[in-house]
Amino acid sequence: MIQEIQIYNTLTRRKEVFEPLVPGKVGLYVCGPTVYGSPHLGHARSAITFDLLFRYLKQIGYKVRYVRNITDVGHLIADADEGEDKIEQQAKLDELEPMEVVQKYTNLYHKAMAMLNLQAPSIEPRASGHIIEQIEEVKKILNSGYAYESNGSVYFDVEKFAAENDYGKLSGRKIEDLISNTRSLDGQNEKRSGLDFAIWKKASPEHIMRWPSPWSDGFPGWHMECTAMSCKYLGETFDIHGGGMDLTFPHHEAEMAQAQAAHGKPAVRYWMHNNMITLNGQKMGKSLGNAISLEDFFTGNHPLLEKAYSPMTIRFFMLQAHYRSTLDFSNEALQASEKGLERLMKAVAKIDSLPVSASSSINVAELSANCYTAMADDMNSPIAISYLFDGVKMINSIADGKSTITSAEKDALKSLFRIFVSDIFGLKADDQAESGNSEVLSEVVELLMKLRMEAKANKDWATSDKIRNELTAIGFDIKDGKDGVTWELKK
RNA sequence: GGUCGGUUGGCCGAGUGGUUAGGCAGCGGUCUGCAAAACCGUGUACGGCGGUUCGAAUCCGCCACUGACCUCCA
Repeated sequence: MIQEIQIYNTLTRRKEVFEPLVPGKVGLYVCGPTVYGSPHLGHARSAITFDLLFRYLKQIGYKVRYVRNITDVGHLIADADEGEDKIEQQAKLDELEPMEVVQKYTNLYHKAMAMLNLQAPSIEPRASGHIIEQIEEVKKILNSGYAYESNGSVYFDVEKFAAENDYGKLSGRKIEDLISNTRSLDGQNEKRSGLDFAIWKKASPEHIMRWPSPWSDGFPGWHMECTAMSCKYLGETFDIHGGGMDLTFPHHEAEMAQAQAAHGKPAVRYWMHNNMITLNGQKMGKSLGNAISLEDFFTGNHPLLEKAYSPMTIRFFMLQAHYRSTLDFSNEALQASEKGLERLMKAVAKIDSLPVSASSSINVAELSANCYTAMADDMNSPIAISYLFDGVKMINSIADGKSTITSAEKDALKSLFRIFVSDIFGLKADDQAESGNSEVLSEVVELLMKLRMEAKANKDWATSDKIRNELTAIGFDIKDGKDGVTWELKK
């Protein structure tokens, strides 16, 4: 059942055949959000990319443990060692307890991810819930000699580590370049080098979120949480680590170094990074102030949005681009995806009612093989989708009586679309316009339809068109088909 | 400044040596009282200059433009 797949490994900068540490099982760790703001399109890109991976790996037969963390402490603003904690800063702005901020934005994140039809990770650990584990990792790194204590804080000794290990390999950086780059802005005397990063930070008196440790009352450094939690739930060595490309340096580079220093061996076998969402060619990011929240997309309530876009439209939009390409947001592109998705889903809904024949003029096995091959090539979802649209043409052609399909082939086609559209791509029919009084509404519309049919029967086009036009203006879609009139309420 | 990417038809977006990616829009058609919707059909694009090759969007060189990272960011 398990087929050979290739994934692009950032560490080696090429596609590699994926071979799990333990046959049939995959350990997957992905950097989740820092919960200090509303989830935006960028969060969705990362989450959808690795949801796709999660679903796909399971589909081809792997048992997957998917760990995605929530960063709720230790993530600092501005300078990694002098700045204020993001959570605490937002807490002051919102006049909330830090944990209220964490809860508020965690809830928003979960809600948005659920709307995007993401499957929940197997484990979703919080950094604040793993302080002890992080302290233990800090101890190990101190023991191995790659860290030093300074005024209650503990710093990772990058230059010492780099002298004996590969530092900068993941992000393609040379230690000499990094040194020459950081020397100029060296103003901290706690650190031996501007390159060093905190793995435990002593809390200043006004700092609220603090925990006791052998070195000081304080909090763990940002990079520490992923090392500690991935190790706890996936082991010292695990298969895949994912995240946004912007985390490659310094976050993932630091993680690599920490794990190596603490455990004496690399933790991650395959590094996967999704590319960024851009807006007018520029990265969309909270710190850049150009991020559009997912809620804005769902409601259409944003100056840059011409209309609301459903979660499935967003999802499909992203799946139509390869995860390692930048994807430029625009209303035009989104609306194109919206229509394409509609066509796809309508075809899917038609499969059941297709007439069967004694012979097939289409080849479902070939279509299926093409879809699987596309996905096996570093999750090339856009290619797989293009094949699905070949399938859409087949379905429509059969429905039109221009092609034929056997009963067995029809079952295969149905199964193929279920697997790819629902199970792997996670696409589902958008929830119908939720009208609480739909029953009464529908009776009223049916009445109008009846009146219109009578007018049509009398060739009273003026009346029939008036009813249609008025209903259209309200937002109804009236379609005169061969077998009668159908209508739906457009959102 | 350093490192690594990108530049594909009206828009989005795959594709790495020779055959139609795909979606949306446009155009033509079927259907319709007329429309709409739906469906069918339809486009030969690959930043510039040079080179390699029988043949390049695809390989090499130079140039231009643009992006990401180098500070927090999915």
